Amino acid sequence: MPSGPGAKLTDVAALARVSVGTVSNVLNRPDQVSFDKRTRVLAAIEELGFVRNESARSLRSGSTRSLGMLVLDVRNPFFTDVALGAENVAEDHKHSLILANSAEDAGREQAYLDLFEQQRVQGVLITPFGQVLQRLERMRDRGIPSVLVDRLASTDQFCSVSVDDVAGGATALEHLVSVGSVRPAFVGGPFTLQQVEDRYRGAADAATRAGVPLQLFETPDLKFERGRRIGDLIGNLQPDKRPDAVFAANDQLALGLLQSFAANGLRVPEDIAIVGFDDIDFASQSSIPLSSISQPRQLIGERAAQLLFEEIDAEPGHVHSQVVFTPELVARQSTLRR
Amino acid sequence: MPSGPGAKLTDVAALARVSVGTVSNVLNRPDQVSFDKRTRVLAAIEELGFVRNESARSLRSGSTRSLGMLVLDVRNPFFTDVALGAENVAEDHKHSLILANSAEDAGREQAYLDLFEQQRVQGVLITPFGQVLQRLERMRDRGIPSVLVDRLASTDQFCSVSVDDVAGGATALEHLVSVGSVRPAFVGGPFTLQQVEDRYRGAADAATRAGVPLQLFETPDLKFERGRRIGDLIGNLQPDKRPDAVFAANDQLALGLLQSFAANGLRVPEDIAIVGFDDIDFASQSSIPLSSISQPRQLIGERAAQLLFEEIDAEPGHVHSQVVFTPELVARQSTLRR
DNA sequence: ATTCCGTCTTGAATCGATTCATTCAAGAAT
DNA sequence: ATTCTTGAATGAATCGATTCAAGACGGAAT
Repeated sequence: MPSGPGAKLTDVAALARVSVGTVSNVLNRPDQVSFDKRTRVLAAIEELGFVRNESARSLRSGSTRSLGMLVLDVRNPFFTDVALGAENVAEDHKHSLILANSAEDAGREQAYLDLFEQQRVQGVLITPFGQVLQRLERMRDRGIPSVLVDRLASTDQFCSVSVDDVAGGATALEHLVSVGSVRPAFVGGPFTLQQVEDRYRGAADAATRAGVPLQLFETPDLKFERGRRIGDLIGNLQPDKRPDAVFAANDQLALGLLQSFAANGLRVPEDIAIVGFDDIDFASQSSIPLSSISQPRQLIGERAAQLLFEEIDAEPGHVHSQVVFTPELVARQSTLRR
Repeated sequence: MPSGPGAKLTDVAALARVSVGTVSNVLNRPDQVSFDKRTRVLAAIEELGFVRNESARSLRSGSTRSLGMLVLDVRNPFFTDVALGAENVAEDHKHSLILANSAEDAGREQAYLDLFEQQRVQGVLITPFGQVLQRLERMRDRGIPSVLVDRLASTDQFCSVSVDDVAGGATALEHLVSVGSVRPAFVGGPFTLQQVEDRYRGAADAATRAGVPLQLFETPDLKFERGRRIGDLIGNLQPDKRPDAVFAANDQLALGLLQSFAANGLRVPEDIAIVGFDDIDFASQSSIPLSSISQPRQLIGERAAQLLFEEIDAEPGHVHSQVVFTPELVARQSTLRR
């Protein structure tokens, strides 16, 4: 029966007949301890079932081994993929990642930042929702830097990792035109979301360049159900007024459109082609696989975590950098007739 | 400019001209402090930008305010939903949830349990992967209890929250029979997974009761791609030897079947009906909405967290309880012709 | 024999908040 | 006038690991 709750460092030291300093060295700088003491200490640790108290460690040493990550929605596969990438990098640095969910709620966002400060995390990865930039600056001045994820830093105060949504929008529309669309439409909203705004602008510019009009169906959100409704609306238009292709601001919306068109007997892509954005797993797993604009999600997380560690170990004169990935088209059956 | 990095409790006390004890009381028992001192302290906290050091707090008080949660796969929506439920309960108890991902890797699982022990979390929610029960017992004896999630505790050593997969399997098969199937099949594997085993057994028993045979397509995993392959295989069978309905062990598999059938020109549900398991969001969002067996995911997380808190504040003589939810059928178009 | 040097080891001081036995103040009761 | 009572406030001791200046040891060099 391996001892009751809580053997501590001094107990280990006593059992191994060495000083506490030596035990600490075995834990943190094992190569500086002679072989026989090291084995004695390890045996004692084993026998007592000693587990070091992280609170005490970080109180004294003044540094934790953890990062905070705050995302808009853990249920969104995009964010879990980004988190996975970040976690891998954190693990390489022997740090752990505390994943929290602001759930698009400014109050929760603040509460979790409080928590991160109290825990003295080494740094924060965040997809900001509310007005938090000032606070993040203050935190950085106090020694907790952050990196903005999936959002271009508007100031040069932070590092950020994001995706070029304008280019993505352009790519999507050019693809639709290249498969023969002469009456494309954009479905998405609200335009207060920077991503939506950018994707639309990229598409609109590309449409102008290609000399085609771009019809706009603005939506109050980006959910599946909304896509279904807009799909019903489009399906009921006169065939000659109906768009021959749709660029949806994200895949949820696109899947909604797809379901609606299938239910209304519109053939995809013959009657109407669809391209989405994000390339979530289910885009390729739909009955009619969905063409989509793909973002390097894990890479985004990895890069963001790397930047964060660079700032944590900041050489004096660390320069904030803005990493922008260009998303790529993945063409599938929803735009390519077989 | 609100002070450099790190004002501490004594600084606050000095500025507010009170003792450290009083500041601590303002933080932890504000109602025991007179109005004017309380306001003075709060003002000082504000002015200095004081943030309490959680390491010091928990070192001295001997307890953290956090739970650890270890899931098999953060990318799986099932687990993020469960986590969400648990997080809500944790929040009610003013605890935070540290979400970690064993990614079905026994090494990572152990590493995260190490971490949780070091952090002195108050308790652990876990979907076990490797052989960890003994270790969990040891942890419990040392004061860190755990609750098993999505897995029935085989001993009475733990609380657990799970789903009755046998009943779910029976429900699925009965439904297929009720919509006219006389040649149903089960697709899934490996049978070393308890869930798969149980779902199959439930279905097989129900088939026997209904007096129909149950064909079996065993798979080495439960992924989408696997479903597509089995779908191709089934699609190539002679119509008279082909199953007229399929029960897939999970929705990923079912969606793969669906895509394959669509590509091969089989009509769902006319030629072949499909029912899945889990009722993930995308089940309802498929072009042909998928019938599925639904588990109360958030509720599972909530209940598990509640049980954990009960054990944490254990009255002497806490009895471990096994909560088993019965999953429900959600019938959609993949089994119901319109 | 003595000095020097590098390698190990030691243990008291320390990190910052909480605890709790003690002190204080002020009004009530005797 | 004195004693009690009650609620507030105090501050030294404490949690457990790390740090680091100082000491011990053993072998090489003089």
